[in-house]
Amino acid sequence: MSAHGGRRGACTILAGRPVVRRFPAFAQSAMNAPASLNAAQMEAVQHLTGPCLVLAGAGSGKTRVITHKIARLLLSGPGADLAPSQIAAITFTNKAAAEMRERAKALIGARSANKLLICTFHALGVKLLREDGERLGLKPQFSILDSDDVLGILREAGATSDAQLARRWQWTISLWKNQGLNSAQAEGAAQNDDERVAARVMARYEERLAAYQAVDFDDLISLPAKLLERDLETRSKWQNQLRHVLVDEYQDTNAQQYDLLKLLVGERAMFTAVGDDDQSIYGWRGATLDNLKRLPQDYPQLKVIPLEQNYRSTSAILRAANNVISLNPKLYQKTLWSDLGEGEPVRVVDCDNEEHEAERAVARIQGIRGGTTGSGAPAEWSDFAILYRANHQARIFEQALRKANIPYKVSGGQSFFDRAEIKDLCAWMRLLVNQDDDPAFLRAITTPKRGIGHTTLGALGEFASKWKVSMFEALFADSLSATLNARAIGSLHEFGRYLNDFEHRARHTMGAEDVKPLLMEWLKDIGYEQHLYDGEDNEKLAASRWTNVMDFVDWIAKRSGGVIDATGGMTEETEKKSLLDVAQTISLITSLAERGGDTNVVTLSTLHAAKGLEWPHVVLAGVNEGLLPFKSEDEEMTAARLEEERRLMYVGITRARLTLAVNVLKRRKRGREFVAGIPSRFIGEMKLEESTMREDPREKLKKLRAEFAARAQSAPKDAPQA
DNA sequence: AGCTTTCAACTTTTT
DNA sequence: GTTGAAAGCT
Repeated sequence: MSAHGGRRGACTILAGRPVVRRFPAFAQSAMNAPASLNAAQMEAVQHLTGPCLVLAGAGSGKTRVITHKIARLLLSGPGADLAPSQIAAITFTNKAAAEMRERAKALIGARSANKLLICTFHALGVKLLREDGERLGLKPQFSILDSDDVLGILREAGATSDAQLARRWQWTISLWKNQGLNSAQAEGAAQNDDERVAARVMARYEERLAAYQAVDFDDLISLPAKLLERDLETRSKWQNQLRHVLVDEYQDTNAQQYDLLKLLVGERAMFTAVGDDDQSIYGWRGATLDNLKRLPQDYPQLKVIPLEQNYRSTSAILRAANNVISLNPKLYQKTLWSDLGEGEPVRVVDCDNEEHEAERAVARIQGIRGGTTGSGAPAEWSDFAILYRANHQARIFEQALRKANIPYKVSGGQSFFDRAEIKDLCAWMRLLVNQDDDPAFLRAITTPKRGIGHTTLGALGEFASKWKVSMFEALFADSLSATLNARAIGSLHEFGRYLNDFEHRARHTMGAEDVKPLLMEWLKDIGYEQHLYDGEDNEKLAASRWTNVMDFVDWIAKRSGGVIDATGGMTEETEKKSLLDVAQTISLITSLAERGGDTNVVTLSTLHAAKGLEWPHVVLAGVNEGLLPFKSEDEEMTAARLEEERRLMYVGITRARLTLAVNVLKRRKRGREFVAGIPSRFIGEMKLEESTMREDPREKLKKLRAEFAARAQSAPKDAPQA
């Protein structure tokens, strides 16, 4: 969903503004489309008696369909008449889930919306495993490992210091798990020696996870699927609980998610899958379009409904998008159209090199922004996005924007939860929940340093694995004194006692106002602030780390509930949770989305991260052969790969509402020398008319400004949109 | 030999 | 801007 919808809506309400007329799309984006649904949307919402696949083209109002369908399911009728708790809406990101709930609130009220099960696939998996995972031998407080933990375990399991190699294992193992293979099956399927090694590492990895009572992200999908498949009782329980399941971004599901879904909906098959095969861009991480293909085969009664009206982009932009994507083989036929007018032609911008490209992009942004001032509402910085294939392309744009004093944000940078200091604290939180979580134990006991070194820990680890207990359990074992000196044992016991005490307090401290002091006390006890300043020469950096820590504390406190001062001064009483309760959910949440302040800035984003978003003005950067479509040295360009790259281009084009610039580099910097840049084949595939492509931009802008000014003056006030 | 410095390269990403 | 590798220095 767009970050602009709300403000644009306000803009429409403040009617009579020339900007509404000048850019018809402003009046009617997918976000604030008319109150009624169009025929196809209505059909999708009203189809309640069986499985439904909604092929939601870009900007066709898919979130509207999902939320309206939820509302419909709450009303009476066959297939409907459900309680909110019987409806599940599954997304891929926490952000999407949060937005979905907000939209649902607006439609059915907060009381009902809060009872809906709106969550990510992984959060659903956690819920299922916490409730019923014991049937798989998993204790309810199992730990969830993040990818760093996994990497660490793999390095150890494979006895390597080669991080690159471990990362390749991690990658391979994850793909195997996504396909539902265990280590034994993987070993059988292995194609070469590398894969055979990976499979053997995987076997040891599996053992460790079991010993740690820990699961990785892939397990959060595959274990629930396994459980539901094997255990009739659990399966019935969940199938009865969830009477209708809606899935967002269905094209991004992997094989395991398909199985999980199938088991969740059961024979009744009451589900609504919403997706777009043309926007499938995550094949490289296991998503498979087979899931779209299989749906009508597995569910012959499946109702397929394409949403083809686009409420986002002008016809010129949509035509370019359609032309590109039409070259891909089609799973389902659909052609997007819009009635938002022809709009400004898609512009191809030739650039000498990367620097020049950045300059031109900045100039373009300033030009468009300046061009609308005066007569109407000026374009905001947040109306612009620069999209690119690879993260490293952002840097040069950052420089140029900084130089021009234009505020910006880079989306998809390092996440708050990836920062070392936050991971340190998360390790403690995880250890509170599950003391057998050895990776968390190791991190917590060594951060900050407390005189327990690798010798002591090595001995402890050896002891633990010998007796098949966790390191924490080994802490207090009597026979430990055989291998360790009294001083080391004293330190270990001190740590163990502190953790036990902290756990006890965490269990009984509830609500934001009590949890925060507890956390502050804890940080003081372990000397964390001092640790940050000790470990960092740069004082400013240490200070910023400490600020992150404080953000983290506030964030946890807020989640522990009690009286919350919500936005707008309204106070809201929520259920109080103990620190331990909050700690249980931490691993799953990775973005601190609540940190605001970053409004009205230009967005820099990868094409992948831009999916689902929209901006009035979009610049696609570096649309060259080799970059988009991306070509790697050692992998050949298969048809499937090219098709996914083409979909990426399609996603990029369809982010734009009003204007779209496609940049081509004439020369690319490769190391120190320049190499010739070849325009991407996708440029030609857009089939833009020659005349509109290469017109002198300054002439064009002049013409446009004149046109806008004339229209702005002649437009009658408050006239409804044609 | 082990350390530092310089130089170049750099898919896409969520949970 | 960061990381990894290779060259150069002590």
